[in-house]
Amino acid sequence: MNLKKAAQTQQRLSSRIKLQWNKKKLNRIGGADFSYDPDHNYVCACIVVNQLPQFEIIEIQTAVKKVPIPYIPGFLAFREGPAFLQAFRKIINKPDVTLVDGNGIAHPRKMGLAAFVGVILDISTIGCAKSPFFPFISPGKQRGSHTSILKSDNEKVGICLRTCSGVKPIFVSPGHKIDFLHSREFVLKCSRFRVPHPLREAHRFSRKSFE
DNA sequence: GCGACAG
DNA sequence: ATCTTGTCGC
Repeated sequence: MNLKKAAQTQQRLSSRIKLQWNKKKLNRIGGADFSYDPDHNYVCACIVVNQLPQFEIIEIQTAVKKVPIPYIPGFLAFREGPAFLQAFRKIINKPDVTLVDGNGIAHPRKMGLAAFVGVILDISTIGCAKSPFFPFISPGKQRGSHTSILKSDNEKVGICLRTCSGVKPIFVSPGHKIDFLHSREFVLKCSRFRVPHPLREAHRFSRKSFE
């Protein structure tokens, strides 16, 4: 696979992104994270489904695959996307929205991992990254404070959100079928610590698969 | 040309 | 992502 075509694919897919939330209530929220087995070159995708309002885990699905390509900034979706798709298709109790560890449209071609899997499966996704592609202005120190993340052409592509008072912020961006306001609301709603609850659990379980 | 660059 | 000890603070 060459990067030039991969980038074209990303740009083509980005035209299908819908920044609109079309649901009444949020009943189930998913969290997806990944881990690696360097010895055998496997990647494990884990998706946890939480039932609101108590965040009970009602389902966990994982998928293990050979790592397709090395890590290349801007092309994470081609590395972790396939495992995500495989794990998500196993889910019986589909979440209303899924938090993904990585960016949504806050990406050079507006097609980060969260946007990629969202468009492919036509599901609502939100990207939650621990570091950004673009420069940002630090939000206030209080939990809930936030600033906009602008692409070089000044288009808003994400939100720098303080999910935990006095702790480094995270970078939230819509993936697909959701808007900025709901992205921020949902992420904050499930964040007691820096990393949103569903992602913390997905992180925990994705590692277990290699024990 | 050189460095930066989600996980 | 992953390799890793102690340490500061709520």
